[in-house]
This record gives sequence, C-alpha cells and structure tokens, in this order.
Amino acid sequence: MKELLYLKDDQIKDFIEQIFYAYRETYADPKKILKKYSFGTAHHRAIHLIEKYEGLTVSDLLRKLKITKQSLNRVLKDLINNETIILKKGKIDSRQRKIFLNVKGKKLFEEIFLEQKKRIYNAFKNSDSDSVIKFKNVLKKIVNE
Amino acid sequence: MKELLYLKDDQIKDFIEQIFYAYRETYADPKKILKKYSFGTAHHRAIHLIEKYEGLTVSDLLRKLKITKQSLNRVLKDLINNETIILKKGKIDSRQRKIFLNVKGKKLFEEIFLEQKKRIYNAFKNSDSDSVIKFKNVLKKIVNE
DNA sequence: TAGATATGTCAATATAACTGACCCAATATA
DNA sequence: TATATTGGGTCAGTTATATTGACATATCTA
Repeated sequence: MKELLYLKDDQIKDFIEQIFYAYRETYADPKKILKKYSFGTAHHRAIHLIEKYEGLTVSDLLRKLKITKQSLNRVLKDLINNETIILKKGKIDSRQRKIFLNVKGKKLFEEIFLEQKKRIYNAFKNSDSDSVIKFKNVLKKIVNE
Repeated sequence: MKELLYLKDDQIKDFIEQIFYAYRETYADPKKILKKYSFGTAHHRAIHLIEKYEGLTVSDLLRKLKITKQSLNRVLKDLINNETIILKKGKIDSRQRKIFLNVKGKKLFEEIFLEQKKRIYNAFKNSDSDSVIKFKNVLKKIVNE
C-alpha cells in the first residue's frame, strides 16, 4: 500500500509551520486593543476562557492554561484591579473561587473578540461547510492526541 | 438564508481556543529534548524554519518569525555557539548571511522532529484523506487572511 | 558618490513564564 | 475527631523571550 502524501515528513513539517502561524496571527490581531488596557496576550487567553466557561474555578483555569498558579495569579490580579473580572466563593465548596467577567469585562471581551473573530470568520466564509467541519475534526484530534 | 452554524460566535470561540491548544501542544512535545541542549521554543522555531528553508537569509527568517533582529540574534548566537547552524556569505550579495544546519544541527532537528511529528501523524492517520486536505486548506486560509 | 539595505551590537526594559518555599482555610477521610 | 488533602494565595528570585532605541559596518544600487 502506497504511503499517503500527507503523512510524508515534508507535509508534516508544513503543518507544524502553519499551526505556528495560525496561532500567532489569531492572537496578534487584538493586541492593539489589549494594550489600551495595559493587558497582554496572557490576559487575553484568560479572558477568553473566563468568558467561554463562565464561573469556572481557579484550578479549572490552571488546567486549561497549563501555567503555574503564580503566573496565573499575576494575570488575575491585574484583571481584578482593572474591574474586568470578579471572583465569587463557591457555594458548595467555599475554598473555590468561581471566576466571572463583570460588566466592564464583558465589554472588553466583545471588543477583543470582534477584532479576533474576523480572521476565522473570513477564512470560513471562503470555505465550504464540509471543509470547516473537517477542519474542526482534525484540529481536535491534534489537540487530544 | 439561514445563518451557518460554524459562523456563529460560540463556534468561532471554540476554534480560537482549539488553535491555542493545538499550537501549545505541538510545540510542547519536544521541550525535554531541547532542554538537553539548553534550547527553548524560540530556538526550536528557528531550527524548524532553517531546516525547511535551507539557505534562507537572516531577513527571510526575520520575516517568517516576525520578531526583532535583536531577538533573533540571541537565538542565532546560541545556535552558532552550539554548532547547530552555520552562516555563509551570500555569493551574489555578500551582505547577506545564508543560514544552514550543519551536521550536528541536522541530527538535532531529526531528534526534535521525530518527537514533534507524532501528534500530527497520529491525528492524520485517524482521519480520512479528504479531511486532512480540507484541514490544510482552511488552516492556510486562516494564516493568509 | 550618496543613499539604501543587510547585518550586527549595546543597553535598558517588558512580558510571561518558571522554581521553591510557605501560608491559611476548608473539605475529605481514616 | 484528628489528620491529610485540596483550593487558593503569596513572597522571592530567576529564566526565556521579546521589546525599544541608538549606532556601526559593510555592501549594493542609482
């Protein structure tokens, strides 16, 4: 049985390169907006996950970001001081802190997302639906490999 | 006409999250190997591009990495001191430095790549060829958007 | 020859991460 | 109930990677 073209090393190398570019560009787009608030990409990633998983705990966020709690703490402190997020004690387990965007944070998220989504949105609009669905399936396989 | 599901905000948010994970995991895999040589992911990205675009110039590399020359210089110095790469004066334009992996660098690249490719390779092996082709098309659209 | 380009370098700073050592409060368990 | 574990926070120091800004040198181009 013949070797499949896309399993050849040169093809894999290209994917490794393109995944780097895709990530870099996707997160580069909203940097100007973040800078207005003295935030960086570390804050952006946290805001994104807090919006998507409203009420997640500090350790949930740590698991998703895969950084140390000392690193995350710097980011969360900035976001709290800026009134972007609030932490609420867990009702069942009061050791937990559940994280929420507050009004200001929701506005900031929308501003960031409006800018960031353009790249993805346009790429998808110029693709057929089957391509997008298959893109998603393969992307998830790469992540969960 | 109905709004397409994958163009909805919640779907786009998920893609933004997954692209982050895909990049992070893809470049996390070979970190142990790099550490043996006191290299980090910045070195890894440079090595990857130097292998893929053999003989590229310093400014070619700067354009691909989108970092400042001061940043790149630190990385290149390390790679030169470690005998991973060599710079050769351009024959046509002798101001240019063409970058090549030397023998040690090629070995290092293979070691890194062997580890890094697993994730992509396995994801593709568990996908049909149509999916992989469409994955690539959409990925490139995101990058070039 | 004047100006632009390619590369390299010095110095200071910013951002985001790390390690390691602790602490407290609250929950889970023996 | 006593003890261990978990969730979260913090102090201190360090590392990795990037930035800005200013210059220097050699080479190419008009």
